[in-house]
Amino acid sequence: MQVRLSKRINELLVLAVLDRGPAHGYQIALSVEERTGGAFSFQHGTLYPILHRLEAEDRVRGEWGGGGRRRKTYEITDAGRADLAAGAEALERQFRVLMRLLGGAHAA
Amino acid sequence: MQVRLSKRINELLVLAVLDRGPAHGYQIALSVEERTGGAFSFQHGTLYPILHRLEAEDRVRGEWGGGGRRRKTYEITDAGRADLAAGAEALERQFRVLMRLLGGAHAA
DNA sequence: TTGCGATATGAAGATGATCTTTATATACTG
DNA sequence: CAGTATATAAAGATCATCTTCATATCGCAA
Repeated sequence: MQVRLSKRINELLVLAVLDRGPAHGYQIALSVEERTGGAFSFQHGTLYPILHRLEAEDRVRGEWGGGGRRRKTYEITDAGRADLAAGAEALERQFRVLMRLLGGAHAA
Repeated sequence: MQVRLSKRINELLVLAVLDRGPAHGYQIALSVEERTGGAFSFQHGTLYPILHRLEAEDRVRGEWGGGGRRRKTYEITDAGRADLAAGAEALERQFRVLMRLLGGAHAA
């Protein structure tokens, strides 16, 4: 399936949350779970590597926040926003194709 | 993401093809690629294990076909059809939730 | 004031799905 | 008869995700 769909979806979920405003990892995980009614969620062993990958590729920018507690706040970059827009559109197209095949089964 | 989305999608693609009529592995692969315009495809190292799993779980039934050429023809079972219907619906729901979050980014 | 649960991040190891490669064998075409 | 397409499958490699372990702060309750 060429692009590893789940990986791509996970990246887009993170970018979409950050598109509404900066957040740190733990908040992102809670936000995704909340806003999808539990349909999507992250284990922390999944989330942090994604965040690091996005940061290494300049799709998000991370900064260690002040305050006693060790926390890193992430912000989406312009490149990240572009990727989110393109990715969401591509994903929607791909899913329409998929649902046509799956749904077509009982329609035809 | 609890259920391994790609795995689930791959299974449903196979079941959807077989819901239109019996076919053997190679045909299924070609059919999926054709009917999705290349958006989804199977390497044979991916497809055959899926077929074996579906067969082991009685969601498809396989039969070694006559004729010189060694080929196995698969047919969807009632359980497979039920799984396809339920799976397609669940997947569509999940994707609506996903697209609301992703698309909502530029709508809100 | 001590212990517990929630917040917060990350590395290491295990699991498992997918991909690549290799192996086998037949059918068809030139 | 050689080469290519059809056809299946096992074995090994790769990689994403999950689980577990490790660390550390904060707030609350006993």
